[in-house]
Parts: sequence; structure tokens; C-alpha cells
Amino acid sequence: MNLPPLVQSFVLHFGEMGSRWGINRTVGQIYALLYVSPRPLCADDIVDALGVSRSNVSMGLRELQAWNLVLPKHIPDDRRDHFTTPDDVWQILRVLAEERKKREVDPTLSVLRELLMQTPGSEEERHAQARMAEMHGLIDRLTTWYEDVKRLETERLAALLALGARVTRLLEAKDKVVGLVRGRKES
Amino acid sequence: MNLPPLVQSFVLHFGEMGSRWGINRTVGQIYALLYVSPRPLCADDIVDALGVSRSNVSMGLRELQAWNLVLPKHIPDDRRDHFTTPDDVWQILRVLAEERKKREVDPTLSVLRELLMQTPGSEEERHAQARMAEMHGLIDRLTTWYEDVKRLETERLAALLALGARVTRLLEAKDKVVGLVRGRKES
DNA sequence: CCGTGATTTCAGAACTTTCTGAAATCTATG
DNA sequence: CATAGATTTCAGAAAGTTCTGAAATCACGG
Repeated sequence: MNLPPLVQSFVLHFGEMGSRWGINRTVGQIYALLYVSPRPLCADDIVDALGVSRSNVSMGLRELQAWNLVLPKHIPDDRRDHFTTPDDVWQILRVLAEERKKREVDPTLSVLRELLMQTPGSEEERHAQARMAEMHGLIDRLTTWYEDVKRLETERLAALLALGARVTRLLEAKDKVVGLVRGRKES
Repeated sequence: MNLPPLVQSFVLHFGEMGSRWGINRTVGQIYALLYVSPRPLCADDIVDALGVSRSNVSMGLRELQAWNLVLPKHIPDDRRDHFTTPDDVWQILRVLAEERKKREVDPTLSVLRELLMQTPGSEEERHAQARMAEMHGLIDRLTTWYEDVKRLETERLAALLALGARVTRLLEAKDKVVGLVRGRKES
């Protein structure tokens, strides 16, 4: 590996974090490299930069494309495929959230739904099912919220984030207004 | 393993999902078992229920305690430690978010901060640093928002979730009201 | 402060994942 | 449609992890 020190640190860090994020070292490094690269890179560029085998890079790119985190980008007059990351970080966030949900949440949601359809055959099963219902309820709320929020344009989403916990004040204000209106109508 | 079928399916599913969630099979199964169990279980109960070695259970419980996902609960007149999961699912969600942030986000945030302090030594490094700044900015916003939101009581949080994307309508309404007030003051 | 039973630690076995180089496959020309 | 370069596949080697049983440690009642 022979990279500018800043880039190298970044790439190595992503490699190390990879396992915590559910991807392997090489995949993490490839992503990091593409993320900071000023231009799309081809597989051989990546081999040179990271010092891993050609086939490993091929597999890594495959996986990153499956995650929609890396896109092929054609470079005119070059037969080789080149790759980049989407450059809008918000877009990256969306992709990441979507993929993680698909892999980490959806399967559990569907298993829970299935188990909740069954009739419990004992007190123990009845209790277990009640617990599963609680879990299902929570996950369901969260995913519904997520489905709502992901449709917002970036600008609105950013505004919402910036607002943070202060949304609740807005909520309170709303309740008050609604209360007032109701009060007037009822009187 | 000899469990009521409903419980068994749930436990096996958590075992399988474990690897996607960054824990191993046994840890996933132990958690699932404790989650649906109507009373705290001791290590030997878990050994019997899951059919894994005593030491494996010991390590699993250790890890789950480190995650704050499992709590020791003393049972009177029994020397053995017993364990449960916190029973409020919202509480579980909070713990999970906190721990994942600590393990998956914070280290990256601090590496990014460090790398952003350095002076780029080339155009390539300058570009890389700009990209890192974008990433840092996004993560920073997200974590700030998270720090805000996690302080909300469960009830408010639930209300906010239920509101979903409709918050934006509230935002629009607010902007309008603020606009009105401003208009009045300025006239 | 000994003995008993609960719990943890740890070295290595079993298993899983990751990585490589060689061979196979694909693809765009001339 | 042959060829040269690019890319992918794949079997097995290397590395990493999870799991076990045996031994060590701990902790409490007598």
C-alpha cells in the first residue's frame, strides 16, 4: 500500500471498522479509497493502492455494488470498468439505511409476524407471544416512521435534524393551538 | 434444544440473525431465550434450553452484559445468578442505539476529527480531506440529533414517531405563523 | 479456613470467513 | 471469428471466530 498518509489512515480505519459494520476488511478499504478518490478508479488501480489480490478486489466491488454503495462509471476510451461512490453523502446515508433495514430488520419482522399468527399451546407460549408482539409493535413503528422519513427531500430532512429535540416544543405548541381551537368550537 | 415450538423458532431466528447484527449465534439465542422467558434464568437453565456448553453460555452472558442487554437478577434463596432482559422494549431500543453508536460510529468520528486537523500535503490529500469533512459533517449532525432525541421521554418519542413525515407539515405551519408574526411586527 | 458448588478462564478443536492464484469466461475490436 | 485484454469464478490455503471440556478461581456456609 502506497498512498498519501491522510488517505492511508482513512482507508486503514475503514478496514478495521469493517468487521463491526458487517463487511470485511478489503471491502471497507475499497469503499474508503473510492470515497476519497478525486476520480473513478479501475480494479487494477485498487489492487495497486491496497496491495491485495486482483480477485479479492473483484469480489469486493461486487459486494459494494450489491449494497449500492459503489457505482460503475464508464471512462471514455478505456475498456476497463471504473468505479466511484455516489458523491452526495445524504444519498449514501439513504442507501445505507435502506440496505441495513433490508438485511437486519425485515427478516425479523416477517418471522415475528408469522409467529404471531400461530396459536399458543401453553401459558409459556402465550407469554412468549406477548413479548414478541411488543417487539413487533416497536419495530413496526420504527419502520413505518422510517418509510415516511426517507421520502423527504434532503433539505427538509436536514431541517428536521437541525431542529432536534426542539421538535417537541413545536408539538406542544401545536397541542395548545389545537386545544384553543377545540375550546372555541365547544363553547 | 427442547423448547415450545414458538419459542424455539424465535430463538433459532435470533441465532441466525446474530451474525448480521454483529453478535454470534449463541449470544443471539441466549438473548432471544431470556427475552421471551417469563422468569429470569440461570446459566444452567440456558445450557439445558439451548444445548450448548456451559462455558459458551458464560461467555455469551458476559458479552450481553457488556452490551447492557441482559441484567443479573438475584433470586432469593438461590446462590446461582439469574438473568433477564430489561422488559421495556423502548428501553432496549435505547440501549441498543447507544451501544451501536459507541461501537460503530464514535471511533470513526474521532478518527475523522483527527484527520481533519492535519494539513494536506498535496492536491489529492486536499480533496480527500474535503470528502472527509463532508462525511464528518453528516455524522456530526446525526449524532447531535440522536443525543437530543434520546433524552425525550418514551411517550414524547412515541408521539413523534407516530407523526412520521407529517412533522414537515407542522414545520410548514410554524414557518407560516412565524412569517405572520414577523410581518405584523415589521409593519 | 475448609469444602462444596457456582462460575470463569483458557488452550486447542471445529468451524467459518476471507483471500489468493490459476483457470475459465467474457468482450470489443481488427 | 480470432485474439488480446479485462474480468470473474473457484478450489484450496490462510486467517479469524466460536465452541468445548478441563482446570483454575471464586465465594459462601459451616
